[in-house]
Amino acid sequence: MAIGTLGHALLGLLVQRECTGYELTRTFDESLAHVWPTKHSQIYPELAKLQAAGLIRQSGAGPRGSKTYAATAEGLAEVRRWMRDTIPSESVRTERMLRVFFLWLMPPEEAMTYLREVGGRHRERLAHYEAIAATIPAGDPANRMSRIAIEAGIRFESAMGEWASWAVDELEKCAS
Amino acid sequence: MAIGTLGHALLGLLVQRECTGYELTRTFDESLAHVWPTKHSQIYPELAKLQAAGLIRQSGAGPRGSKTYAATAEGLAEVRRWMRDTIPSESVRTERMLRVFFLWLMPPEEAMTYLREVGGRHRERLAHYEAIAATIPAGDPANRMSRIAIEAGIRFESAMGEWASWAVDELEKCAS
DNA sequence: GCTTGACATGTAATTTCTTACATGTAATAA
DNA sequence: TTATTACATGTAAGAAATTACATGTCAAGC
Repeated sequence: MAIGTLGHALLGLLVQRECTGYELTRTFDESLAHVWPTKHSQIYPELAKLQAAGLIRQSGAGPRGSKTYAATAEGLAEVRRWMRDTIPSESVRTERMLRVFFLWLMPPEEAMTYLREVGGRHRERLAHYEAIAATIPAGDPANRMSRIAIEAGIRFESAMGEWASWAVDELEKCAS
Repeated sequence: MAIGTLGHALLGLLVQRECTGYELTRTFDESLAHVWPTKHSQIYPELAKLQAAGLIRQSGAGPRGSKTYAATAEGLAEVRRWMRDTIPSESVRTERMLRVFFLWLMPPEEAMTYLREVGGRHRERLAHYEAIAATIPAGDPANRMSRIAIEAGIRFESAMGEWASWAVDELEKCAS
């Protein structure tokens, strides 16, 4: 019963603070899902696995049958081992970008519509990330890593938004 | 037997030109795998599925038992339908970026080492994409879409490489 | 009292993806 | 001639991910 990427991510979150499965699900939905999408139907079985492996323990119980989990010392050691000793997969999977390879199959009009949509999404997310970044007090060492992570999102969305605009311009140049 | 993202990607490649499974595998490894990783063990069964669905046909046979496939008219219609009428999944999956969320668990030294590595990878790929871009004749309408796709890679790697350098600087500032 | 929505946790079925197994051909270089 | 590499195609087993099924609590507003 080896622990995978999702298990280590959950472990990392539970080292930071104890959480219920529901809270972990929301944390994923709000932030981690941008780089590692997952559903509650995967999280709950994974928590059971982590508990069976002694990497987390149930630290409490709340209303509506909620259970709070916390990482054990072994769990902390395991997530550190994962970070230090294992090589992350290089792979990136994004259907939006995949489709760009097949835009030539579409009439230029539709290709441009697609690229405008993609650009719009990137700009939306950019605004969202910038709003989050604005709430992180600058220069606070405790939030340094959060700021670094959100900055990656900002630069990514910014670059891709600009790329989409540039791509539309390229297509327009040729249309005229 | 519904066709998924991989099936449509194969279809898209086979519309462009007829290929063997081996050639499709290499095309993925060299370019599409950057946005949609896959293995030959997934490609061969998928080709059988596409053929059974009448979306591709075997158009020839070569040495060493190789089979060449081409998209049928239905296949072309299907890939166009997919591009026009279906909404691409928004999700992006990247373990490298996931790990950034857990860098705070590591000593600053190791976090910086990680970020330097990430930066190095991005710069490597940037150089690779720029080399490819240099081989595409500028202003050639036939290669317009290829140029647009590779530009996305260039901007992405460039932005992420700069982000990694910035992140290292941020951590160094606090260390001193 | 009733309805809606957020909270909360799970399982089941299916599909997709990865890793490993398995086999064989043709060309090239030592 | 023999070893290595690139070509070439598949299957099997297992892990991971998605979608659907399934149930129930608590609070707020009507």
